[in-house]
Amino acid sequence: MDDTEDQGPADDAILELAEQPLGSLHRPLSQVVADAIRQAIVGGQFTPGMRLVEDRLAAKFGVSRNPVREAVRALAAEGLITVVPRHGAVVADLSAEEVRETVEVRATLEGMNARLAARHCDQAVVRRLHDILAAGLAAVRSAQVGALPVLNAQFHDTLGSAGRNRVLTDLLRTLRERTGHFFPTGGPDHAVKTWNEHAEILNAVVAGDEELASLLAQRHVKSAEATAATDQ
Amino acid sequence: MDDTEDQGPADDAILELAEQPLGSLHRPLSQVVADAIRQAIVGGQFTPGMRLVEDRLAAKFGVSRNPVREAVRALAAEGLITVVPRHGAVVADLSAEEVRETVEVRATLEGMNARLAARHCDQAVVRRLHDILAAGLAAVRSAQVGALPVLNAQFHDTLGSAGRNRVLTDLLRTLRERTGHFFPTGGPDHAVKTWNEHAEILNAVVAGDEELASLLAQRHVKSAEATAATDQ
DNA sequence: GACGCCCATACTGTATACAATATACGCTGA
DNA sequence: TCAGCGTATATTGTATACAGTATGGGCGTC
Repeated sequence: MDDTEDQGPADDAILELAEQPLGSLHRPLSQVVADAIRQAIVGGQFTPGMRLVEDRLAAKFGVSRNPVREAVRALAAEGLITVVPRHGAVVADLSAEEVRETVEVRATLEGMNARLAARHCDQAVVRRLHDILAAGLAAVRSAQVGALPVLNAQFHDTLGSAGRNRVLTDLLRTLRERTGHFFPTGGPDHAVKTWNEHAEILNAVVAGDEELASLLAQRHVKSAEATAATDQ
Repeated sequence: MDDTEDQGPADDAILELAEQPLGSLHRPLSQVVADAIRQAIVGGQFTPGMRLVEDRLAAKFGVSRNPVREAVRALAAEGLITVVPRHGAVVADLSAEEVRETVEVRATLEGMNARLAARHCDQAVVRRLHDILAAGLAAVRSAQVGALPVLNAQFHDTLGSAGRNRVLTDLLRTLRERTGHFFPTGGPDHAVKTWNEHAEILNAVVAGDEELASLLAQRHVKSAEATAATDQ
């Protein structure tokens, strides 16, 4: 009976190790490099328009050009980098119009996702969302602005998973990354607004109110854009 | 006066040649290969689950593995191919659930696009849509099923450009490709339904009725899925 | 001094070579 | 006969080398 499920503690540890396949943790260099570049872009170290020369990146990361090339191409597919044939790659520098279009699509999809989240309302996820929300509101009150970007990302990621549509989740993640580093992190008043909106969205989701959740999520995206635009 | 604009016919021809930059037409091998593989997949020559071995593709296209690798990775980013590290690439073989999720997203975005098209209603584009629609309806009546897939793609592409949101247009194109080859091209009755729906959508767009256009476009996507599902 | 040409340089595109890893087959021993 | 092991083979991952193409600066000419 417990032959398959529950064995001795020692065996358990071994099994646990085996069930987390080590192989899947060994990511190819191209992915490691891609993550590093992605972090550098969203973290603001690589600024829009900056050239990405394969040789230099390869030297910087201590790898050959090939993994770097693959990483650059992958990030280009995500929209974080622009590659011009025979000229090279630069960190994507979107025009105001392109940012607007991206935000427009993102707003629609965030709305859709909130609607799905309200429909498939899951207790465990809701609990996690409440925790993140509480942490966010606490950080806002104590003016711990440093923790806010991480909490914000966590809230949106978790809400994304609540919609139970992986295609949508993936799309939203890349769309968020594409425009994220164009908006400077707003001031404290902006943070208050953001987290109040988060609270309202979560309320609507918990209440199972699809229409309201969708509407609030859409507005949330658009208001963030408007705030950032006026801030600049 | 006519030094810059209108010169003799011979010079005109030269200018015309120069203004269509030849350089931008010279696509890298990786893109050419990617197009070839894409065509093979959507055309049904490469079937879902089929392995894509770099060496063989390289030999088949008469290039080295490098461009093939890039092409495969690019198509993986589009969702047409699945790459498992150290195992290789296969033509994407989506589960019923994944197809459903993709179609769900696509329906929402097609709805959004139709809404935008109704808003930005452009005479020239509307004329082209009418032309394509007429050709489609004619093909349906004369049972020229061979021409329908092309006309269908044209209709959706043109409608996509009518929305004037390139981010959305690009997303929709890849989403269409992702699921397209999973649905067998339906019978004549299905074609009649499809093109009647096209007509209704176009009517709503021309009338500037955003709500109706959006609703009809969403239903169009979902009904196509349902038909294909029952056909199978 | 300004224009155009040519060459040096830098970088990307493509090919080839080698290393690391997965898969399949056959072999041995019970 | 079959399980387990080990090797052979196939394939991907990474590195290096060379070719093709853009870019900028120096030089000569007018």
